[in-house]
Amino acid sequence: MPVGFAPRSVAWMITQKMKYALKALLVLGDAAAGPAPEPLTIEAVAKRSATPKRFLEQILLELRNAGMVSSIRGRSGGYVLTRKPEEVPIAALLRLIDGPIAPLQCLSQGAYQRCEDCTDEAACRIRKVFAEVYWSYLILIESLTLADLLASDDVARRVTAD
Amino acid sequence: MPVGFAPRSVAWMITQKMKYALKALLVLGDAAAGPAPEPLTIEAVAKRSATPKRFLEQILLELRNAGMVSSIRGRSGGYVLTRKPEEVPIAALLRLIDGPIAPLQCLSQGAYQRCEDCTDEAACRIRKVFAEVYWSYLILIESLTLADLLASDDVARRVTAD
DNA sequence: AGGAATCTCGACCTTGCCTGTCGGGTTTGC
DNA sequence: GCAAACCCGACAGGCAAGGTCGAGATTCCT
Repeated sequence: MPVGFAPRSVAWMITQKMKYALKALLVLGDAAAGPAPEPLTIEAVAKRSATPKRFLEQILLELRNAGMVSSIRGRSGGYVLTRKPEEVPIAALLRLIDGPIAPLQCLSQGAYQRCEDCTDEAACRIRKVFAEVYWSYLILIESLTLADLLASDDVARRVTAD
Repeated sequence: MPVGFAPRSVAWMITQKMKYALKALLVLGDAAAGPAPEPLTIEAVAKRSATPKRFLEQILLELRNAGMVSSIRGRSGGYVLTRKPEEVPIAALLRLIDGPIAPLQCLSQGAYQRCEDCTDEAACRIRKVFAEVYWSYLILIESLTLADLLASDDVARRVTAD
């Protein structure tokens, strides 16, 4: 079930962890949409999303700390979506799991950091060009929410994967 | 001069190597635009772009193997741009240095790979949603060339950085 | 009260990439 | 022939990605 080591073959690629997180949210989202909105156990989510259980455990914890899901402890515990899917932005998820989205540190809002060897940021041509592309891209991705994922009218409503 | 280890703080971020490559091409592009189109030595490029020399060596080698620059060996050797800047696509550079651009392997044209645990790709909601964002993004970045970088009418025409 | 099913938390491990460095070889100009 | 270039392969330190594990804390059920 574990994906082993599928070398990310580099930048721009979403991490495996992020894919697991998305799949987990899809499972929870589907469940919430059903008739019986009961909490799902980690085990159940792991099974339905083909995710290593112990790893998923960690991921759900992070999602909970970020307020995206809620947990119920004890005997008949489990996880539920806290917010409505439209209120779970994919961009926030990306930042949470995979870190800053910007192609350059010096373009990141939340994780800004001046580039060590850059003497004049305003005049940096690299920054300038990537900024334009980045802003356009950001608009696209900032508008995505879990609801878009869930809706995505698919033939078979599969969680399968990535 | 070396940037040490500036932890990429993760996916989506361009690598340091890519930044060096861009800076090197900027230096060569600027030189080519000047009056005396002489080849620049690795040393010269390293100095003007604040790049560790031995590392730059490797990078220029890769650029040469990809046909983006040409090298002249021997005593008064060096590097020159092989093509006109408009014919050096940034996307190709990204793929060369940083690997595939797609957010998921299963969306990559050149480096396609089925996701291990995906039973039905056509029905995968994750793939579907990211595909849309990706295609839009791809159009943006595929249209970028070195000429855009060079042009980027800057105040001071700095190569500084990233 | 006791046990079982859950979630919670922190530590640990392995693999491979990123960012360079180094030593030596080959070409060419003077 | 010497020196200034490029060429090429090996290697090393640090850290993130992708998991695994053991033990603790809660809650439900009987």
